[in-house]
Amino acid sequence: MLDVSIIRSNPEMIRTMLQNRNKDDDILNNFLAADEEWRQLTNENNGLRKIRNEVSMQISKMSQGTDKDTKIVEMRNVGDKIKANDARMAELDEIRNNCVLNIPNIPDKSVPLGKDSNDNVIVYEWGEKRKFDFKPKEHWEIADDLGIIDFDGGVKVAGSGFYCLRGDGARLERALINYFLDMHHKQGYTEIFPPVIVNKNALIGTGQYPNLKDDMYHLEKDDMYLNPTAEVPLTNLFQDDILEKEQLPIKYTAYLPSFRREVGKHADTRGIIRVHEFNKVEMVRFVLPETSWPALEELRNDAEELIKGLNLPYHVLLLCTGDMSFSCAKCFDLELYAPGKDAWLEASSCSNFTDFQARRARIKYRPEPHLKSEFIHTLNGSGLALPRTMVAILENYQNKDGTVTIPEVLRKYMDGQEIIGKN
RNA sequence: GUGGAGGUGGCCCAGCCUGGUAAGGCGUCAGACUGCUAAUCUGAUGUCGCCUUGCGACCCGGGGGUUCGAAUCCCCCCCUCCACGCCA
Repeated sequence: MLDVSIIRSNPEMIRTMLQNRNKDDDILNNFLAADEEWRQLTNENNGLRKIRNEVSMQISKMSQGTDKDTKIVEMRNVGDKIKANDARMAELDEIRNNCVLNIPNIPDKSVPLGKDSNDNVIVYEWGEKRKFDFKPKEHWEIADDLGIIDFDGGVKVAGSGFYCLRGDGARLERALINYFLDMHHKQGYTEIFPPVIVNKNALIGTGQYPNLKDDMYHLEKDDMYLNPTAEVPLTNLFQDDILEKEQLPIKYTAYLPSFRREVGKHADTRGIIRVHEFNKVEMVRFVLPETSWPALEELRNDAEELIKGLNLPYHVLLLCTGDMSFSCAKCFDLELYAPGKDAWLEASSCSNFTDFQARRARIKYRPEPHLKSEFIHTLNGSGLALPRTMVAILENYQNKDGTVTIPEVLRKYMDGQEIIGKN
């Protein structure tokens, strides 16, 4: 959420921003109109309330009589007028809120202008694509041959878009989760195990609600949602809090299953690249506003360290204005190379949200003990998404005989095992 | 799920029965005083709007209602704690 006073005083800047993000500016016009009327009514009601307060005070001191009765009738009318204005203001307020909640964050100046993913910029590349002396298979074929992913089982118990890990596949998943969390622990993150079900308020706080509401699983009876990313529960842990300056920066990490309905996106992906339920380890940072840009570089580095440890080729994209998600001021995507599919897979997204989420979730700090509290900055990065990391491992580490070599850093989590054979 | 107790500025807590400008304490900051610190005294310490050195309105978990006037009375909902029940 943007600061309302910035929208008021700088509407043209917001208009340009919306254009850069391929968004319509109706939302801005609606806001400005509703806000203008709201402020008028606010002033009118302030005046009326002042009168009512004063006269009510007089009434309390008057003795019974016609004067008193006249005043009471007068004030009854004033009260009705206030109530009518309030009703209109409630409507306007809802319009305003809806608009403000749907206006995306302002991209940082360093974000390239662009329309879509074609305009993203590769800012870093690491590792070499392996040269195969056989035709590398795609992950689903490898996994199926080895019996480490049971696609049919997932469909039986849940439905299309769900899968089941089996034997060494399940163990590899668990090894990856442990590896990621252990690395983050070394990087100074506090490990959290939050709830998997979150409420609407939390989703508003991080910006998934309302604009992604149709992509989430909604538990109607309780009006709760299945977690779409651990960013939601982690960031909202400090909802409504005023933090001490000395507490910052706070670095949290969590492993949590994540759920996406992925409506209409399903057609062309076979395997586990796009699924409804996947595991993910997430990092979230709560920082002083002046330190959020260096913190983004650190965060990105923390995620990259994991990939380097696994020795997987990857590159880093700086997303352009048109491709960046709603809450970000700046975002890097980390993409792993998958030789079987010959494609780059997004395994992590590292973003600085500046004060956008903090304002929505009301997370503040006090710059100095006697000064007014201000919004902190929040950042978040995946470290990493499990299925796509699994795909990259299977495809990069596959052997001619159909087995898969286990990356060295994971072996200690798998009793020293080096190879995944037929399960 | 049942019964009880609660939710009041950053924190604690009074006021509610009996409607009439939200009291007090702690913490923090500033000023005063004092060799320094401490103590003490004074002031500041929530949100919004506007004609922005200031003025005004709002704020007692959330939403409605009654009333000239609601923290206070009525209705609905949420959350926390305690006890009992059920349960992996």
